[in-house]
Amino acid sequence: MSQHNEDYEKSELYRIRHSASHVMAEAVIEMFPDARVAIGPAIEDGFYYDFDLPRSLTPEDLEVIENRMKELIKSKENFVCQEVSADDARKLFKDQPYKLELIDGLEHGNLDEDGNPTQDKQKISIYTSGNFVDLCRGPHVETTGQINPTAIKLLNVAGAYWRGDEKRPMLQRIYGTAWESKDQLKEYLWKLEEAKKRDHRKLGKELDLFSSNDEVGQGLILWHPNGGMIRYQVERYWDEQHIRNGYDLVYTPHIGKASLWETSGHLGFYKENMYSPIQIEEQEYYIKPMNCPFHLHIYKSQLRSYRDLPLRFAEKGTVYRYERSGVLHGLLRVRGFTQDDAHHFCRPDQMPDEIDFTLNFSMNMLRAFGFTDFQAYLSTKPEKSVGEDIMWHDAEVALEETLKRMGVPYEVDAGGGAFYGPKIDLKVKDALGREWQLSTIQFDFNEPERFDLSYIGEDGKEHRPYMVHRALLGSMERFFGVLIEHYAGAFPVWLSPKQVTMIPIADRHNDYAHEVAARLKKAGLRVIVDDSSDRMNAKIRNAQKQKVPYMLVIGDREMEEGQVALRRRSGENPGPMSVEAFLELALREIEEKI
RNA sequence: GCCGGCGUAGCUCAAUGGUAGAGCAACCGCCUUGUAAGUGGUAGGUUAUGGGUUCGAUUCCCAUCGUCGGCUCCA
Repeated sequence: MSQHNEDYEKSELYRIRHSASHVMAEAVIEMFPDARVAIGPAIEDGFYYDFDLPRSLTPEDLEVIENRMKELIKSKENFVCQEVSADDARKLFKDQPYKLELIDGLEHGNLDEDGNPTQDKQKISIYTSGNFVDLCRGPHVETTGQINPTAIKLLNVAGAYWRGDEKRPMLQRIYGTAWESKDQLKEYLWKLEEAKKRDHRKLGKELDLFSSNDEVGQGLILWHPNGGMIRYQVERYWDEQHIRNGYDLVYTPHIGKASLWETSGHLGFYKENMYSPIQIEEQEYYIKPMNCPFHLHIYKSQLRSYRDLPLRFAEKGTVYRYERSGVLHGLLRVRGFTQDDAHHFCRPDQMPDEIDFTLNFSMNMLRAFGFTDFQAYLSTKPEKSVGEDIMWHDAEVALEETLKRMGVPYEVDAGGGAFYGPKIDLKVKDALGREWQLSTIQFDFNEPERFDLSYIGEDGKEHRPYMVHRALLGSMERFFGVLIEHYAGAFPVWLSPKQVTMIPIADRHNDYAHEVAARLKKAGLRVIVDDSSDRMNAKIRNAQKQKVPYMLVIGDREMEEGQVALRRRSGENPGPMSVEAFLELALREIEEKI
């Protein structure tokens, strides 16, 4: 657990939220005396409580519950903590099966509230506030009076499995938020509103970037011309950077024979995510869920010398994975996507440098897209794994040393690695401070073995190379979604699908506007001329709504002087300048990726 | 997949158990305009799809598809 989380759990705000969840439970039980209660912790930005209720809750119910909560808070109920024996607790909660299950876990001293194993035998404590008694380890505020009734709000109801297990009952979870002051609540709600405005699904429609379609199928993305241009620019930059940094670009097919996926192990451990096979002349082929087996075969296509290493094969490889319908989400979770994938093959002695390089390259790539705040997660050897301990150890050390050298803040997820190797996941913070996981750098001790990879060492003998799998942007789809939200659709000039809108004031300016547009296009700018019969004001409004970075207004004055009048989408209005001056300005800003 | 909500014109949204309406966009005109919507008109819907209840369904019920908020899972 991170320092950040520990601090939060000790904070006043944490106690307020945790207490608010109890008050909410009290209000819900008043409304539904037969309610069965599960758990109700404080979470980031708020709290929730899970209930088993006789009927589904409606938004109106939430309003009633919230109002009742405010009354309960005003009555200043005290939170009283009491330690009890397991048997007493069982008597107290005899009608509450979820609580009884929790008590069993606590009594046997190996499961905490969330069902996670713990070392210590747990004490059993209950908290009483008003008419509500809850099995709870606290901490709470002393009295509900410490909760600010103007700083709480119930947000939504959602289904949640008991203990997160889909085989167990589905409960109703009410989410709420609580703060110390009304202003903090307001600020939080503003942030939620702002996030809604930036939602890539909304902007995707408004800016005509992408869509999906019933008839095409869920989770399959259609990139429209505007989105396509952005993708092209991202990919072009990506290609250049990879070529400059020692990568070889490779291309591989979308399907491969069943035996390939048997060798790679995917049919063993990844089959649930793969689509049904296609029959081709008595042979079964699978659509690829990953690119690695193909890259491994490129490696194997010739005898490799230790002098050849490291080798880096990069591909924007399109893969298809079965995802359960309920998890699909805009561009962020889809069924067909293009990974910006690469596989590195290196000698053991090159490994630390190779990790340094990869992390550094990854962060540089992301910085070009305006992401400067990184948080890393190091996942280490799980219980079930393949590969020798020494390899795991060396790789984990190398990963951690790299993080330290680079000064990237990181958390260790002990035992959180895949069975085939440890990894670093890199998250970036966007303009609203939200974290998104993009890059992943993973060791693979499985496939080199399965494909029997080797290189000839200095000693003339065969050796097994280390293999690292990495994606920097993650996938083009997810990255695009994050980019849209990060920039709120106002992409920097180099990425903007349309960079310039020419705005002739009257019809007599159209020809000149087209002439200038032709010059700008020749210089590489993406320009459109709005020669519609709209008035200038309407043209500006349309260009603003499309978040076009430069608007060039053309009237009599500009035409006579051979100039253009620049207006930026920021509202800034530098005014008339020569076409050359504008061109210079625009090209400079494109170069600087502003 | 599961729990709950939603699906009406290209978009945003009204309305009703008795032949569906607005704004924007589109199209055709008029206006020729100086930094965020000039103006008149025209056209556009088997109310997601398939069943059922009903004299009558877009409205009520069921299923399917899609979508939204979550759970679980993940690039």
